[in-house]
Amino acid sequence: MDGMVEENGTSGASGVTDPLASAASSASTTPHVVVTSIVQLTLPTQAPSAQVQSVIQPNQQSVIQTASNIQSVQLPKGNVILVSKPSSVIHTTQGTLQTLQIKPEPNTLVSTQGQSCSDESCSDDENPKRNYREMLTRRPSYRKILNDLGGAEIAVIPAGALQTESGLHTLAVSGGTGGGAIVQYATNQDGQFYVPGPILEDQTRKRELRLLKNREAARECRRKKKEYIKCLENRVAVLENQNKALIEELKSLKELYCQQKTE
DNA sequence: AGCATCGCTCGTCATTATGT
DNA sequence: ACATAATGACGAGCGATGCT
Repeated sequence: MDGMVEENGTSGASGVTDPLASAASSASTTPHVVVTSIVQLTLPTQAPSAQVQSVIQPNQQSVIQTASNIQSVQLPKGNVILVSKPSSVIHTTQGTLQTLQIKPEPNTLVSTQGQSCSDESCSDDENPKRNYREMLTRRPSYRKILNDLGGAEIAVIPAGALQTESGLHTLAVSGGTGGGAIVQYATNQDGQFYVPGPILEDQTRKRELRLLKNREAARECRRKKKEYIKCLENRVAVLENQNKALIEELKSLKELYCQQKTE
């Protein structure tokens, strides 16, 4: 079968897209890519294209939806059946029975327009290390633990302070992005600490740069998090639709069965 | 109008993850 | 091992809303 499999992430039945997927635009080299988006299947015959919305997960059966009628079916991965009969599990917008095979090779990638989705971002059970949900639960910070214990502000004792040949001390201070900072200081004749001007300037500049970078990183991080949450919400919507459709279909099949039985 | 509460955003810190 | 990026936690500020 040489039907083309095209992706169209901007149109479809419900308009539900997968924002999370866009985070993995580099997935073009990754096998077993997860796609949660609108997939446009262009049929080789005179039949027009059929738009289906898919929730395809690796190592699982596919669940496909069409645009015209939200109906669902589970098929072996890589196969799509398009049927025109009303009682069928999959409906095309129009046309006749079609069976499509979507590139069965194991390394096949079905990518969307910037909407492809890597294993690590969409199918999470495979790689728990990068599982965002798991990352949401983190052990409390040391500061919080100390606060819980009722501890006061802890002074940084220069236990690891080193004195250089120039008379400067180097002190690792906890705090700040990147696991703290290195602060250089000197001592005067009275043993009091002071930071020489140029060094202070340099440290201030470095700190400001670090804060700026972290500020931007935080913004980006929040944006991604929002995207991820939106993705989950969209997925819930799709799955709810599929569930509803399956329940309806089960109902009608039962009725059909009862009818035939009584005849 | 003044106050309390809530939800949201943002910057910063602390820590972990990742790249070199 | 070290540097940098990513991200959870926390607190401050601010506007919206409801109550008195």
